[in-house]
Amino acid sequence: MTGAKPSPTRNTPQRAAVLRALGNCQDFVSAQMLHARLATADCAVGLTTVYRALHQLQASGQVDVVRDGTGERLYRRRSTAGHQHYLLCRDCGQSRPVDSRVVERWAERIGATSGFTDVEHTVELTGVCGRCRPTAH
Amino acid sequence: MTGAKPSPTRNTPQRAAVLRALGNCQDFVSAQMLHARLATADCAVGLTTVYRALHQLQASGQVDVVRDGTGERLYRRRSTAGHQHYLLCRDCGQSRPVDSRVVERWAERIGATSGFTDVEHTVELTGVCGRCRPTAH
DNA sequence: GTATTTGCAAAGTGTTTGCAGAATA
DNA sequence: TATTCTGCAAACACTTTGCAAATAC
Repeated sequence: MTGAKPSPTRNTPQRAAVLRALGNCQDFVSAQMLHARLATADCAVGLTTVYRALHQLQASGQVDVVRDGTGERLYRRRSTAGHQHYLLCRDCGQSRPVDSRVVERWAERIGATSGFTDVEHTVELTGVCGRCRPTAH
Repeated sequence: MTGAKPSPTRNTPQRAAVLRALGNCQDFVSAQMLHARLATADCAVGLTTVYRALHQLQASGQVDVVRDGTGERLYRRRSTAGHQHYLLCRDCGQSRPVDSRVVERWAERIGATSGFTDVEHTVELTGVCGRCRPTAH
């Protein structure tokens, strides 16, 4: 890792807008949603730029990325350091972080005993939150 | 579930071919791979039909479905009953089932205490298997 | 004989890339 | 000024759908 490119990363209004819009979102949003939201705001940003900005943020660990049911990527600015998992509402998209230490330890143990190296894990929990649950039935 | 459509599901050579090809695969395969494999075999099946057959198999619980890093769906005939998770080699695609009871219980507890209903979980473990690990470095 | 299934082609989705012009440092 | 960034349009990969012909029951 000695020759790692420093990633110049210039400051541009578009990138700032993406970060700001991301910060305004309580929950996970897709690149498309973010792009649409920025389009209505004063500072429109191209879809391509949104994707590129999100890639950089992902690479630098500033956003968490999950996949919804269709495989679409959803992004959220990371609040706490380290690994975090979420429970997503399938209906409204609301997310809440969950205590995943059990899973972390489990994944570590699998990595240690499986003969595999560089074991990574993805955990996605989805459900229907109280607000979205139909009262009847 | 009283009014569930019986799903006529006629017996066709194409569907049988998909199932057979799926059975021949030790590991997860994508619909595209399956289609390509069938194309080289004597009994070619249209890509559309492969997708539809896989959907039916998924609906009837005969295959497990995971997503690879790019969001592509991978299918594998289910051997054991119930829920099963796998550790996939990022390099060669080899899979091995892992003991996920810990995670199952964890997901259940989350479901019970979160206020969410119908909580489902997806767990994907990826790593590099012993055969694919470069010996040097 | 009738309803299902097939498979081609085309549409649809989310994402990535090529490239000329604009903007940053 | 030199390099990076932007953003449109087109390319891409995977998946789904429309519809006429073939097929299973």
